[in-house]
Amino acid sequence: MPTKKRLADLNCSLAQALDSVGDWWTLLIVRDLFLGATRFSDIRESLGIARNVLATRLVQLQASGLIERQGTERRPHYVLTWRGRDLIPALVALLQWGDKWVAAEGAPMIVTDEEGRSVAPVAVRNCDGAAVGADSVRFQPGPGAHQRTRMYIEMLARAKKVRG
Amino acid sequence: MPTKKRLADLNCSLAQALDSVGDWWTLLIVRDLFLGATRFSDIRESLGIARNVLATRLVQLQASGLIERQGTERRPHYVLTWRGRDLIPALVALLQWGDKWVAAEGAPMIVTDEEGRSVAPVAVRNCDGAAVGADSVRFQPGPGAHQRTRMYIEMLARAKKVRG
DNA sequence: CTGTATCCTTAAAGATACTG
DNA sequence: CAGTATCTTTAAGGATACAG
Repeated sequence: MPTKKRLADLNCSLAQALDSVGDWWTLLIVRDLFLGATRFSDIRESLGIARNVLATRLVQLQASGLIERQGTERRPHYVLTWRGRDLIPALVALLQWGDKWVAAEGAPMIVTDEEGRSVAPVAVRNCDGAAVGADSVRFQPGPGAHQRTRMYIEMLARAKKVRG
Repeated sequence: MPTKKRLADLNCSLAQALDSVGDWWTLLIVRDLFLGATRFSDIRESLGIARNVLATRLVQLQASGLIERQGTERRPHYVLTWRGRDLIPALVALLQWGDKWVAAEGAPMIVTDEEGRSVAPVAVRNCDGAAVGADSVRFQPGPGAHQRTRMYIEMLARAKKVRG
């Protein structure tokens, strides 16, 4: 593709996040690090990813500040930074979505707390802790909204209101 | 790339979800549909995506059951199915991550409930509603885990415990 | 307006062999 | 073990022109 589109230009934090995370492989690597993998070879065998591809991704992940390379030069291990660990809500939400809508033979993995109790489905909640359903979610221009973004959001919200 | 790797083979619902969703563009299209966009041209101009690319994505989204095509043949609009709307927790989680870790000039968009009140940060919670921090999250083999998956998860969990 | 149909270009995945 | 260095292949984005 002739110069891949830079999602980062989109004035949208979702696009920023997607651009920063990189691609699907990256999230799966993050998953492995959450599982406790730290070695190049563990991740490689787990995902069946090519050596050079994994090496590239690990460098990108470091550059994005999602992981740190520790240990010796000859035998490094990789650990998530706080920035990387903070992806856990998104990661679990996607995993649960897959469980719910795609997984055929039951969930391959179950997410629990330290005591081994299953976690609840990740949900959007208001400040009182009440769930905000998909149909109740709204978007408004924030302080970082460009004029164009602001117009677009407001235009769509108006049209939506008219439709009911 | 010679026959792109099928993430769906990974026996992981995260991989399944990522495979089903498709790619970054797809999530941004879903975002637009959440904002209230329904027209081909609206999405196209909003994202700056090429016509043929958008057309392809919309077909894939229909095939995955995330959207439905409604209206007339000549002037269709696209709406999210429940399956698609159910991506909202993941989408908001990623958006919030972008706000927190990447957005430079403040949040471009704010997520609210129907009354316009900001939603809380999306978090993993246990059955009691208490937040489960990133360091407290654990993974266990589920009913759909292949033998290989089970071994891998348990091996890593053991190693993690030893490390402390 | 909502796409199809081409063509072009290139980023990037995979395989493989090799290195410290 | 943990990569690097090549090489080949091909999926796929962008542009543009055209169609219903």
